Amino acid sequence: MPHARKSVTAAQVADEFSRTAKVLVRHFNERLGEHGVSTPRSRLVVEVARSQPIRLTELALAVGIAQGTASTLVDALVRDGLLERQTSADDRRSVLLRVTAQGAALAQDWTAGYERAAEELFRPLTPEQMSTLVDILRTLTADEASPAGG
Amino acid sequence: MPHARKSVTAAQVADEFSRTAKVLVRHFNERLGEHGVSTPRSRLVVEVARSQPIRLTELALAVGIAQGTASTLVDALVRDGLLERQTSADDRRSVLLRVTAQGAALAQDWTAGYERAAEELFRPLTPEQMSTLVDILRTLTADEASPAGG
DNA sequence: TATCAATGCATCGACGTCTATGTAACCTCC
DNA sequence: GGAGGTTACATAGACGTCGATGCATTGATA
Repeated sequence: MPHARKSVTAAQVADEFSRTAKVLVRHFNERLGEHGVSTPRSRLVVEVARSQPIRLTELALAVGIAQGTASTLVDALVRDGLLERQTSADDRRSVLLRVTAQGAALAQDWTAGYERAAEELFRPLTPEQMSTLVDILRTLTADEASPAGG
Repeated sequence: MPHARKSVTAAQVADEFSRTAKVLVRHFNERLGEHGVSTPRSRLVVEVARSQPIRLTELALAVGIAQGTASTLVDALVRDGLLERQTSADDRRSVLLRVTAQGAALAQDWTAGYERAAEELFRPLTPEQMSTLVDILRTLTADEASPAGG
């Protein structure tokens, strides 16, 4: 339980945060690389598998990237046979995304890999620290919008 | 003070972290953009101003980027007249970096901008939460190395 | 001194990311 | 039912990032 200590400046917190974020990104890329996929690609496929059918913009929102970025990544995933695009009947501007059979299988593998990587990374924390961390993170992003681009 | 609650999975923490990291990056880019600079460029110049003379690899380590990335960014900053490269007399492979007069002036401005942006971002947190957050972040990166590339 | 490994930096190719913009479809409202 | 704004997606251009690799220099060793 934290008690009074030398106070930290916001800039120090930002530095530390940015550093940690890079460590996290690197860790996930390494672990998922062992499964033959990058973190962003796996996140997209996993999210589609979980929420299909899902529109492109919803997907971008769900994983926290700009719509244009999602469009490009999805394009590659469709070319690779992991996702399917289908124009919505209700709104022909919309694209509904689904996983292919291959995509679904890989999504399972990658989800497991992602979870294992997360467990490795957060193993040093107690459950209470993890819970505290999530609280703090949610507080920080409480009133933030999503990336532009749509 | 956090007490027992529904426990979070490591993957949830990772998701939340990654989301928050993006918000943070966007926020800093916006604020520093008002000063006419990107976050990575400002971080390099500020770090050189603080630690000059500094070798390229040390600088990369200090700001948490790969050596090759630092090399490219520094190259642009030298072209823009903010930094100076100087071959070390002791070891002619090494490059010593310093800020120019212009770079020093901008570093001051950008440091202030960076600090203000950080304060805005972390304003929702109590000092105790900030301290807790830093503790947790340091715990997470305690045994992590820096990016490869050198 | 000659050789070979290690070190410091630069460069390359690929990737993910953003904002800004273009295009097609939809919706509103007269 | 047509005009004009809005929405959904695609595309373009720029940037930061990485890992891998190449080149020059240094150091260690025989």
